[in-house]
Amino acid sequence: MPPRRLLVTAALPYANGHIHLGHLVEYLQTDIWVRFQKLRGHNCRYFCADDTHGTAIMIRARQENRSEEELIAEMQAAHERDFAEFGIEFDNFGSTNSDENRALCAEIWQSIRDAGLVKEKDVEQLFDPEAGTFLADRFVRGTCPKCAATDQPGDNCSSCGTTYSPAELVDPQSTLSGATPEVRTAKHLFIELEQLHAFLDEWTQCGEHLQPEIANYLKGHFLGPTDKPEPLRDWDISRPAPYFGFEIPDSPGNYWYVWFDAPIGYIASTRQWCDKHGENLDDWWKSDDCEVHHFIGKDITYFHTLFWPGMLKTAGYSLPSKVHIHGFLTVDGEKMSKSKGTFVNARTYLDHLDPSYLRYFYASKLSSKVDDIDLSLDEFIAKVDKDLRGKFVNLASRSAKFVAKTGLSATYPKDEGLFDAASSAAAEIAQAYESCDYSKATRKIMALADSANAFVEANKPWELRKDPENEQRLQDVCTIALNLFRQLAIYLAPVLPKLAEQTGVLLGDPITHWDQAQTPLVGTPVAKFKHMIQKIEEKDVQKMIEESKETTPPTPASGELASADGNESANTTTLNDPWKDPGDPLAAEPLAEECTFDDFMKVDLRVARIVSAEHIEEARKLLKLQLSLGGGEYRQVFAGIKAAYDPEKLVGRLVVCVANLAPRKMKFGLSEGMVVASGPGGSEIYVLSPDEGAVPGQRVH
RNA sequence: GGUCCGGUAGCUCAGUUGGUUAGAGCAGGGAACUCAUAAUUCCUUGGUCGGGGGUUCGAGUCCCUCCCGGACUACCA
Repeated sequence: MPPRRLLVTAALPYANGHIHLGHLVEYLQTDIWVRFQKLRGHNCRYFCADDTHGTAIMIRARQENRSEEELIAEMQAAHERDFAEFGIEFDNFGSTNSDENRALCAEIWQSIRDAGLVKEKDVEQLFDPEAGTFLADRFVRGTCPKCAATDQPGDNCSSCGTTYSPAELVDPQSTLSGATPEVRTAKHLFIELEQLHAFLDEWTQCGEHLQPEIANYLKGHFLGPTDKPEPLRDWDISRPAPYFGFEIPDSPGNYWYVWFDAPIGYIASTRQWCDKHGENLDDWWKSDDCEVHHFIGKDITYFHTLFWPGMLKTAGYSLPSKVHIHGFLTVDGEKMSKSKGTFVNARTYLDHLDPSYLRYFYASKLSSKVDDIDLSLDEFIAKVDKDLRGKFVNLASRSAKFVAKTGLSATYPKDEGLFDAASSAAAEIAQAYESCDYSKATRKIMALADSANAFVEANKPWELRKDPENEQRLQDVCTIALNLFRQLAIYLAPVLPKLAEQTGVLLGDPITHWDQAQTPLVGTPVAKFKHMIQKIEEKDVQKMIEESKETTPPTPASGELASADGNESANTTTLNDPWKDPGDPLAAEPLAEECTFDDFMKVDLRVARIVSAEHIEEARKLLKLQLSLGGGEYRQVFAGIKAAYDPEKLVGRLVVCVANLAPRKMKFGLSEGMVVASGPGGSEIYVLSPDEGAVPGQRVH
């Protein structure tokens, strides 16, 4: 096969945060693919960059009282250090805040203009008069227009889940300055993606560029059936000043939205590399001889499978040969959590554990599917120890020292076909790597390790060495074992570059090409064996988790927590509190702004008895309850607690309800109140009960 | 509710266009070995392939239906 020209990218990490284990799934997946292609002799390049623009960076720089440039330079240095220590090797790591990127944005923008895809529309957005900036949704908080929950984010209510625009919030507040934002109208520029509908339909559905489940998802959600396509929404790609980014040349005062210039960063990073190496950008981005491969997470599917191909197509650049989409990382089956210590930064990992462990573990879990992968800590420890140390490195460790003096045999001995079996497995393993099915590749490789260990076991070099008569046989057995080991090291080289390097040193022959696994090494010296990998220690994993725990609960701004009856206050810092409850519920939903006693009295909370409770088949979350306030006074209430409570078990119990809530018409009938409950939602809902002695109708003071 | 993806051993998964008796690794049990970083090897327990129905000479695989889990999307709190 002639060498392929391959341009590979991983998504650009945002300059606002540090690299964590979740990010690493992608950068390692991509790095392994790139190393594999390079090992095969292809002209493969791995480009990435920091994604630096947008409001979040601007705001943070302001808060830290420094320039955006200083901030992003610092973050980029940290990112690059973390990547390097994990063995992630980019051919170029750039920044979206670069001259190259600005020029490319302008060029591509012009093409999109020329193609008649741009239109102007007025957009109403909240503006912070004190900070002098428009506010993205998440920088506005206020009272939910539906359920009146206070201090809710600008796009949806964490209490009731309603989605709305920030302009609909009651009493909105800017999180930047605390000022009341005003609604201002600004001109925004939109790309009419719908004009590219036919092209996108064809491109996404042809079966070559996307995993089947992704193509399916796009068809179902955005593109619609071919005979009845749904129009694609216009894409808002401008933001009015002030905005940290690039000003749009033909629209002064407006800046490209970060999602416009971010993917162009792939090309800009390529250009930087081309300029450094005397290469021609067009050979990489405008040539049919070059394949472009993007690796991304499923959260940014939309941008990379619709907007981005649309932009490339319009501007005359190569379309991606393939967009490889992976799922998220969970730890011990759950979302990474700061309080549980499973939200682990790359740096924290590096302080305690060997990067090879994680490289191998991810490889052993990754497939070409979009499924999430789970880092079960027990499995991580067991697998790394068993496979890497017990099966793989052990092969060298148990045979190298017997031939340290003699080196390898001059000719390759008869080995019952083991070497041939492993060399003919090359094609299948390569195919697995090529299709990103690394779990399959590692499985195959470990099967080879098993048979190699069995060979050593059967031929007992430790007995052979006892009798000088067997000297030749001893050398032959170890020559075989070390050659089998070397084949594995070659096959694992994309995953474990450091071990491949160490193997090269041990056997005096650097691993540089996949095909080295086809020819045994003979007649060469063997270096003194040094440990190649340390045993993974459970206590180190524990330490890493401990260190990742965010134990300090956020201190309430007021320093006071009002208790339910309103007449006591407690300073949380001086209390003897043996429970040490974690702070995430409070962090997830910060305290609402202070209210007066009169405010509180507006809400009439009453003890009520649930006299009936029934399922509503069509509702996913709701139960229909009849509450008695005593004396024949009843309320029909729809409560979103279906996932957490059995209706039968609720009947008869006392609860607290908001008895004077304005009735609300719902899909299934009129709801005349609320049952108060805590919890994040889903099955985690905890209905409040009064203590024994309370009777329906009593007011809660 | 809609769309989609899943459900195979205690755990993680493999099962190619339907084809002998459903597999691997780990974990569990038993033995061997002592070269190796207490690593390794051999033997072994364990499955109504989510349930039911259908097509077929034959179904883990194809079709229908139901149950369960997940993702997205919506009504809604």
